[in-house]
Formats: sequence, C-alpha cells, structure tokens
Amino acid sequence: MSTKDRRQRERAEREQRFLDKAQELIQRDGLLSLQMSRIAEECDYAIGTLYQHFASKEDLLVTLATRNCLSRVDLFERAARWEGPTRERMLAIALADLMVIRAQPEHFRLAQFVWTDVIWGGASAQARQRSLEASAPLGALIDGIVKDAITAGDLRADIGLSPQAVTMGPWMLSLGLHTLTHAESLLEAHALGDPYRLLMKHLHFLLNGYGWQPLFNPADDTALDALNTRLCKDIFNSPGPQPDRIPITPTAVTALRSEVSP
Amino acid sequence: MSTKDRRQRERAEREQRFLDKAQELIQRDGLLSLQMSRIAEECDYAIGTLYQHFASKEDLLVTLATRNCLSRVDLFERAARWEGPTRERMLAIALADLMVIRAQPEHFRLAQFVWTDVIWGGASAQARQRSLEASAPLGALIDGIVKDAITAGDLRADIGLSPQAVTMGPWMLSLGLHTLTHAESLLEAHALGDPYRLLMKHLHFLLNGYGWQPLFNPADDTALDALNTRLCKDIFNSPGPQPDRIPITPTAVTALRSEVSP
DNA sequence: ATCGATTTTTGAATCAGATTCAAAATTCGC
DNA sequence: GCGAATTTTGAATCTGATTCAAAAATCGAT
Repeated sequence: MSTKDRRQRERAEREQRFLDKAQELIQRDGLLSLQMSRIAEECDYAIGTLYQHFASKEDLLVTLATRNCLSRVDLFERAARWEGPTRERMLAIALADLMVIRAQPEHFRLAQFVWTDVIWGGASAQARQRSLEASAPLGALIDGIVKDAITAGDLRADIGLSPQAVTMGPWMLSLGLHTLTHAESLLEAHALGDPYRLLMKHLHFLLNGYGWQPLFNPADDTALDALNTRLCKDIFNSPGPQPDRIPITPTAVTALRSEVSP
Repeated sequence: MSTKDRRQRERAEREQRFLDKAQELIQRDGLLSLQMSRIAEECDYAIGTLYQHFASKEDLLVTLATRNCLSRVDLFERAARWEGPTRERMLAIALADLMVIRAQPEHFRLAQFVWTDVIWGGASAQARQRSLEASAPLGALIDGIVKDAITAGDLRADIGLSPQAVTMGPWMLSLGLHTLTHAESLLEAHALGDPYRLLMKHLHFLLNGYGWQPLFNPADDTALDALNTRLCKDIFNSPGPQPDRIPITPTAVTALRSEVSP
C-alpha cells in the first residue's frame, strides 16, 4: 500500500502548494484580483488539476481561511496553557489575536470575506464543515480558561452566563474591532489612537464587568502597556503587537472626526 | 429652471426604483445571484441606463447599504433623544439595532459584504465617501449619549476613554455578535440560547465595567427581559426584538457544543 | 517488457455575467 | 419645425470561472 500512500501524500503536498500560491497572490495583488487560472499557471499545473482539489473558487478560499485558522492554534494554545492568573491568560488570547492580525492583516480580510453569505453559501458542505471543525478547538481552549477561572474563584459561577457564553464576549469585542478597523480605516486609525490599545481597554472593562479577579484599571495607560509587554514577553517571548504611542487627546479626536462629517 | 428640477427629481426617483428592485431581488434570490441585467430588466430599462446611475455593481451595493443605514437614523435618533436615564438610552440604541436586524437580516448581510475589501475596494471613491458620511451621524448620536452620561454624572470622565472611544465598545460588541451569528449559525443559534439576549447581557457587563450608573445585574433574566420590554414599549412603542425564551442551561450547551466538535 | 484498463492531467471550449459604446431615440432651445 | 445636445438602448465585448473530451501517465497482469 505504500504506493497509494505516496500518491496520497503527493496530492496533499500539491494542495498545500496551491494554497501557498493563492496566499502569495493575495498578498501581492489583493483578494480582489485573485484568479484561479493564475494560481494553476504559477504552480505549473493546468486549471483542471486545480479543480481536482477545489470544487470552486469559494471552496479554495474557505479552505485557505481554514488553514490560516489552524495555523494559529499553537499560539492560542500557548496562551491558554500558560501557567498564570486566569485573567491574564484570557488577555493573552486577545494579544495573540492582535499579534496575528498585525502580522497578517490579509488573513483577517480573507476570513471576513469568507464568512460572507456570498462565499460561505457558495462553498461546498465539506469545506464549510471542515472550517467549523477548525474553529471549535479554539473555542474550547478559551472555554477552558473561563472554567479554570470559575474553579480558581477568579470568576463567580453565578453571573448568569455559561462558560461558553462568557467566551463569546471577548470574541465579539475582538471581531467587532477588527471589522471596524479594517473597514473604515478612517474613523479607526485616525480618530482613536491605536485601535489595539482601545481593544485591550474595552476588554479590561468587560472583564471588570464580569468581576473577573483581579480587577484592573484601564485608565492607567502605563500599567496597561506594562501588562501587555510583560505578557507578550513571558508567554510568547515576543515584543507583542507593538501598539502605537499616539496619545488620545479629546481635542484631536474632535478635530479629526469633524473632518469626516462636516 | 423647473424643467431641470423635474429631470433631477425623476432621475433620483429612478435611482430609488433601481435600489428598491435590487433590494427585492436580494430578498428573493439572495445576494449571491443578484445580476445587474436583471435589475435593469425588471425595471424596464436597458442595462446602460442602470450604469448611468452606478458605475459598477460594487457601487450599487455600497449605495444600497448606505441607504439602508440612513433609513435607520430616525429609529436611532428616537433612542438617543429619548428622555430617560443615559444608560437606558444606550441600551435603547442596542435594542434598535437588534430590532432592525431581526426585521431585515438581509440588510446586515449586505453591509457585511460591502465592508469587505473586495467590494469596498471595488467601489468608487464617491460611493465610499457617501457611505462614511451616512454612518457619521449615527456615531455622533451615540457619542452624545456618552457625553450626556458624563455630564449627568452617570459615567466618570476619567475612565481613560474619550466619549468616542466609549461609543466604540457597544458598537464592537454588536457588530461582533451579528457577524458570529450570521456566519456560523451553528455555534450561535443552537449552543447559546437567544443570541440577542446574550448581547444585552454582555452589554450590561461592559457598561457595568465602565461604571455607568445605575449598575444592573445581568444574571437576573427576569429583570433583563422586563427592562428590554419596557424600553421597547416606551421608546419605540414596539414589542421589541422578541427574544426567544430558550432557557440557557449549561447541560444543554455542553451537549450541543459536543455535536460541533466531537 | 508489453498491453489493455484505469486514473490523472490537460487546456481549449463553454458559460456566466459585468461592462462598454456606437447607433437610435428623445429632449431642448430657438 | 429643426439641428444640437442629451439620454437610452442593447448587441457586442471582455473577464474570468468552470467543464469535459482527448491525451498522457500509471497500474497490474502476463
């Protein structure tokens, strides 16, 4: 059976090469101008061969997004399994997310596009299924942190939300922020200082709202930066998402905003 | 000059008819299968005429999304200008949002698609500009609530966020929730009870985190429902987004989730 | 090593649908 | 009523995804 195995392996390798090339082309020319024919061509295969792997362009995109998602699992795992206060582990998840998106904004744009009715609905059931399966472990990791927090007494069990429901909060916050940031770069990038610091602040407010111990005062910018830096260093051995140092002055905000809606 | 005026008006009317038809077709056959030719045809105009109004399909979609956004302004205005506690006015904004999305999920899907790199980037600068201008007033309304809250002493001024930055929090939360809900209907609809109640709870936690007075305990489902119902009745004279009454039992959640990631 | 069967690859042909643009029709000012 | 200017039309064009019959490669048995 080794021949068949080899066949299998080679096929899988080729699929990865197709995906790599798709990623590369997206990076280079943007999602907008990604062409199936170009992917095949640049891999020195006929279009038909590409279609042997992916039933449609939508399928290819969903598969690529799924792969991106899977590639993040280890980073998230590192955050979730870190030995530290539960609240800091939750923050670390958000930081991991930020680092990934900073490093590869294309990944987010792709995911955003793929979740869209048009693409999601156009993809095959298998591709969708695999995509959902890929995100489940991430959810489970975060649920685990919430459960640990309850066990450790950092979070009360009776706040009226299941662990899974608590998990959704930070997730919504991140997703919403990224969507706003990538969509109207205007409001975001200019008017509010570093969007990523903004996310961390809101996340702290939300965690404080849950009563997740120990509480933290997000008004203290210096402490916030110090905390982020420490976590990134200790957990990921990385300088972190390198937040900009644009100070948030109400005056500047007003001035910039009025440019948008005169 | 009345002739020219009439021309202008007729042209505007025709544009609205095109948009109405586009909306209708999306509603009927889905965004995926929207065709420019069909829009023109069903309005009894030639394709070329349609292209006199919209430089591209992307432009048409962005314009339609913008119109949808504008159509919500009055509802939001009602929430923002309501005479009531600032915290409740903020909640009312979220409720308005929920009601709109419940009533017209297509609107959200369209907006989601339009924010996408592919569509947004493909639209003309004017269409984008108009779209941004349309959302600015909504933002300003909400900012106003935050400012009133600070003035009224419901919200401390020194929490480390400008009013605009505070506004972003609930916005991110809503946007994130809707994205998750509409994307992976699985996790959401099944595993966590009514997603909209989930949003309201998280929103309360977030507002509590800000220290926005008077604090509210989201664990009390009955009080939560009563509050939502009262606000919808008093402000919108409507039964509200009619949250499902699926009880959130941890057991049910676990069971359902394990179906997703076995 | 050879041959017919089976599987895989190929890429020209097909198809879908957005967009263009020269001709036809309409409207305008006089 | 007439020529100029504007608007409408829709067949033709163009882009790019998808198909599928023919060609090539692989396989298994002899």
